[in-house]
Amino acid sequence: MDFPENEKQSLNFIEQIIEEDLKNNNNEGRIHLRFPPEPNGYLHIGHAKSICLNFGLANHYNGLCNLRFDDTNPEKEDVEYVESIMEDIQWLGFEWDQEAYYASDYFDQLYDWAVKLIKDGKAYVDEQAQSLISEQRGVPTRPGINSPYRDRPIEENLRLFEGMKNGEFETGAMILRAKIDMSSPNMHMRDPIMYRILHQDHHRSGDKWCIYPMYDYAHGQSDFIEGITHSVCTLEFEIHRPLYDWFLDQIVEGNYRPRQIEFARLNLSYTVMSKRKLLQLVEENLVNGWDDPRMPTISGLRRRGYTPESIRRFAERIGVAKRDNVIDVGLLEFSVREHLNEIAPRVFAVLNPVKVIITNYPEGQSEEVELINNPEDPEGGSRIVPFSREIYIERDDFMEDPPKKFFRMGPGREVRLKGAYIVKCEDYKKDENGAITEIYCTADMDSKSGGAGASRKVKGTLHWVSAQHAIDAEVRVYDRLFLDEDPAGHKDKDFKEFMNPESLKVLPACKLEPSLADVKAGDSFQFQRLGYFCVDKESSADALVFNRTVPLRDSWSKRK
RNA sequence: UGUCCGAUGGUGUAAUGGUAGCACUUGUGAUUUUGGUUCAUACAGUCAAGGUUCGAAUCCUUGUCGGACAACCA
Repeated sequence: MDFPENEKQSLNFIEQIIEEDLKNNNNEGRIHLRFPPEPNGYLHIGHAKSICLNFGLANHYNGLCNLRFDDTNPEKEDVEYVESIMEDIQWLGFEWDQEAYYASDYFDQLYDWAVKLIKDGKAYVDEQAQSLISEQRGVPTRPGINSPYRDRPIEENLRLFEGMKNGEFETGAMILRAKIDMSSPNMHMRDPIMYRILHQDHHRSGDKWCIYPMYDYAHGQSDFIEGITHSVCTLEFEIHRPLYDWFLDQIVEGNYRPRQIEFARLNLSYTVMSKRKLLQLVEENLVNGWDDPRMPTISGLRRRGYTPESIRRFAERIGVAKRDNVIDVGLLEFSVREHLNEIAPRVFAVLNPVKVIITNYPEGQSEEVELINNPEDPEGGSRIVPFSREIYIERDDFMEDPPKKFFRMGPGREVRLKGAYIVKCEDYKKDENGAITEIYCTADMDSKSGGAGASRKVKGTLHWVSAQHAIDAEVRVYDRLFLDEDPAGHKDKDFKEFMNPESLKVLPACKLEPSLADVKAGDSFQFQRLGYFCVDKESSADALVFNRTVPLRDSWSKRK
């Protein structure tokens, strides 16, 4: 028998490139990536895809991955974002090489290279009005025209650029431009801007600089400084690649050279992903901050109860390619259910309680029943839950006039109280509005779980909480933030018009089994038959607060 | 009327000239003291037309459709 020793695994196109480079010993066989966020907002699930990709590739090929803050625009950036970004990456389970890097640490080097470009006759200072410059740039289908300052003498360029650096000119008065080709079909090659004047303090370099490099001039050079071999970014930078390469051409001397590779960013159904829109939701108080559990931010997902593992699995499952894609948000939910199913202890929690009185159970008596913590985890052990004459069950688990397929409680029907007895509904009471107030049952006292008469089968099994032992909690039931599959995809309508008015329902009076008395923020549980829930950061010992991460799959409500 | 990129089941993603596979979704059935999990099973795909070839999702040509690009943002 000969089985293939190693099943040939399929590689995504970036892995293919890397393996090809490895085979050819390009860059001495080094693999060095980087994740380069701009610290101008919180990271979201789309960034998580990129983080898992870059750090994952580095891990897999025994390479390195840097964290580099692309902080070349002090007008939008802030240390608050730097800190949240670091926290999110670490939480996801990744480590960057060395300290975090900052493009702003390269400003001196970048400046020197710019001077070199001027000396080489490849850059010039333009002092025209912004509107004129943009007019001269033309449009994609028509070439642009040269700036009258394009052939300014080198000495003058040098003097002016130094003046720019020294603060001799107002913000916006001049720019440094690369001298490339104003008739290029690629707009980015039409003498792109390298430096602009910005009299603005920077969150790291303070007031040292009043000129700042543009992304295109800073990014490839930063990659080069750090020894990056594969500079992975999203598709919209594809058209920048010739410029990335052009700037590199001006400084590369040896054999080492970084290479830009573009992949398709993540889009999620029923979600908006742009930083601008997320910022809008936060600033207009449409959600409760960047870490609102409804936000697709990493901090929001964390607070919602998503595990790092579940996000990594999700990133693995969606793959990497160059075609535009929209991932069903259901796949994200699948990933978190899958992981939580493996690790979350099961507990009883009644979200919409209705009281059940077991009339043949002695008053004032109670007993302990033992319940398995997690049937998926053999090491999970068990716990004790008190049972007594008065219990709460879920309001939805009772119907006055149930259809035949309703396997729960109804007049005259028998159900199993999980871990305890089979009970039969004998009667119930309603208030003046017709709402059920109390349900009366009799228990089959021989049917206790684990006992001799327990093998008898009934159709339904309910979770329950002993009324006198129950602890109270608030449960926040989250649902998707938008009702439309592509909220940002309507030309004539604002994405906010599609917000789900019921994305958050607060249930203030839930009843939990007493073992939940001393949980801590972040703990995850399966509320049996309901879903996965985690302890919110606002929870305290005397005011428990849980967030619903995701409901269980529910083939019952679907058939209704 | 530009340049660049892309097109495989409903959604993603493999197959790199040789059996179109996997996951999610959906349907059906089994198991189940969670209408969960698990297991089994089914539905469903190569944008179009030509060409090269014994053989094309893959190579070539043309077309169609989709996306990106005209910030002193990244």
